Amino acid sequence: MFKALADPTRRLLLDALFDKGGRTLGELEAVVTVRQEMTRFGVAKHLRLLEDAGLVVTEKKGREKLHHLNPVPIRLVHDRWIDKFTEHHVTALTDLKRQLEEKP
Amino acid sequence: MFKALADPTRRLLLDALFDKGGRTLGELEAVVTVRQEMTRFGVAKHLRLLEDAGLVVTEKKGREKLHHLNPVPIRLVHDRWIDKFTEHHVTALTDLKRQLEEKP
DNA sequence: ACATTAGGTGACCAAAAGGTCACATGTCTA
DNA sequence: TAGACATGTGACCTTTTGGTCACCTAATGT
Repeated sequence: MFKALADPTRRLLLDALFDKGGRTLGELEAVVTVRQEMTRFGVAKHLRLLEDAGLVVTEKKGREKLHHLNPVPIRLVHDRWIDKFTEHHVTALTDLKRQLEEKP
Repeated sequence: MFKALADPTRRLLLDALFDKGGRTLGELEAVVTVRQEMTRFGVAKHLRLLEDAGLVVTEKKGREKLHHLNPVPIRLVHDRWIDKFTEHHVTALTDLKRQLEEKP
């Protein structure tokens, strides 16, 4: 699961699924190959890893396979190293950072 | 930063620092080598990676170096793939899961 | 002062991961 | 039913990563 997050291509795939779920392998391949040089097989392999890690869930629809982002494992990572008390401070910090970046 | 999270030894180090911060390399070496076979150099290398990734911050105290966990990058990972709306649902799920596990 | 203790550096080797290809399976549609 | 389409599998190669070792620097305390 952590190893699944370690690769930039896989993070790009998660970003794409975060933006819009229910995508097929073909669509995701298109998303990836815009920025990187990679064959369909590479993308499929990455998706397989993400699915095994539980970060992506799939449903079969005829001959195509639809992919969705599963946020639960990510939340568990969060909870592993950020307790409720710390969360209060840290969200204040990151929210402040976001506000500053939005208004230049 | 994501690659830093991908190794089990490094996650063990983060767990140790989450439990109690301000530890020296020697202490952390002791923590690790209880469970795994590893030399001091291996631990030092992992700590170096964690520090470069911003997950661990250090302060020098005489001849020893104290290590602390930095939760900010982890929160940013969380915010990358969990929006405010989803967070509400997902925290409900994980909190429920935690309650069920606490009371067997 | 000097042995001891805490930590750092660069080279090196074995193991694992990323990527591609030839080939295979199942599904839709004309 | 034939052919195009969407995806899956296993072997193979290259690059990256985890780990150790020999050696080095700097602070401590008696």
